[in-house]
Amino acid sequence: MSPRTPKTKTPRTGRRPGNSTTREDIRRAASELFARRGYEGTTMRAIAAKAGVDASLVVHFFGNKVNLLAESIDWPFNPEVEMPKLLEGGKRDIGRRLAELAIRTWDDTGTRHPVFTLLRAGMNEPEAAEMLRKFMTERLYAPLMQRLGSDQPKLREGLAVSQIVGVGMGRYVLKFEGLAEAESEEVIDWLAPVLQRYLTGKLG
Amino acid sequence: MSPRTPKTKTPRTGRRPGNSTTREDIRRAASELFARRGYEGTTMRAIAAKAGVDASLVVHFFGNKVNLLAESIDWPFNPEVEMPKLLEGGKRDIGRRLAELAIRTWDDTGTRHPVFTLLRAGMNEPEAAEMLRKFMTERLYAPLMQRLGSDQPKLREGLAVSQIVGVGMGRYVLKFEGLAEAESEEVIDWLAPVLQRYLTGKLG
DNA sequence: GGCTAAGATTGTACAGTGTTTACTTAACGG
DNA sequence: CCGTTAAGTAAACACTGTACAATCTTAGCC
Repeated sequence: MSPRTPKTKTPRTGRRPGNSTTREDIRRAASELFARRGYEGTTMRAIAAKAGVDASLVVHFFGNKVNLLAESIDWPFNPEVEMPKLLEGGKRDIGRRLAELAIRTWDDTGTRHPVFTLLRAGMNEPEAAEMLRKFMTERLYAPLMQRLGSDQPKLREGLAVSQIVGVGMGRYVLKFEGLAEAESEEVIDWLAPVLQRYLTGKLG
Repeated sequence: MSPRTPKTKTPRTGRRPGNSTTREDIRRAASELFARRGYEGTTMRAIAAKAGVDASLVVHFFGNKVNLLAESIDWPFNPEVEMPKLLEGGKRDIGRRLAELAIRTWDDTGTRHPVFTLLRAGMNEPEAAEMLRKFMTERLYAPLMQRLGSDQPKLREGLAVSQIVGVGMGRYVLKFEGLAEAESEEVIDWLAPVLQRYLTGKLG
């Protein structure tokens, strides 16, 4: 019975035997916490604790917090699957179908949370804003706009996305009474013609 | 020559002689810093330093950081002056004049910054979101909607403000290419009919 | 005048935060 | 078997917002 066992299994420090899945464990822990508590509300130490490791290890693997966010976001829908569906019914009702997709995305917490996490973070960390912008423009709207073939596609895209982001903010962050309490269908009815105009309509 | 002068002027601690303008000094320092560096980017200690006082004094006067924000925001325009002007030309062009006011507000850093500060803070601090909502709905849009006399005023108001907030985000936070690089006039031309529809138009 | 309550001001300390550095241990390629 | 690299921890750093106590001034009252 030595005072401290001189050579025992699982020493508190140093590398662990066997293949390590730790990096992925951390990513998953971060993904959950970011979605549930937001960017500022999630601490590195909380992520580390949830993954059962030391906080420094998180830095060791991911460099810093924004980067971890970047690597741990899982997008709430697959653009390659969702966007073609928008165009199935032709251009005429594209506004309505986009409005439906947008409101459905905002109204479901499972899909709302990750997007809001990025939106929140993006207000303070330009990298996060850049990530969101890239995902939205390159993966979501670029193919859509290309198929629509309207003039000034970038401006039209920007206007449409702005309206969608704005509604999310108004309904769930600022909580404007009329918007927060309205039925989804009603909001969709109002958004549809506006988005249609932005995407395919003429000015004036 | 005593080791420390036993009773000298301006002792390091305790109340200062004369009337104190410190509270206002702190408020002004906070106002500037919040506008320039945003909510998270501004520390209590920085505010205290700029006002030339100890950090605890800030707490003593304002309780906590969000409260200081609340008391130090100076709104970039006077609603009682600005809103009546919107209605001078009658309902027919209200959309365009609102679009002009909105874009003018976003494009000028002096007026953009304070609003953005609240928007930023509001994403994490519900009190800040509440403040912004209250100012916008009660002081800005309620009188406007009342004069317009449309049905569903709250919903219409929410939709209009959403679009305006969304454009601000798209142009200055997310920086969508088409929106960030477009001329003000062009954006106004697109927004005008949409806002007009939200405020006075019929559904469908 | 003196006394006392309230207000103004600082210093110190606490429990956090993200991140850095130093150290230990295991795996891998020669 | 040796050197390098990767995985892992512990401790510390430079911050943050805020609570608390001590000190000093002013104002009001007797």
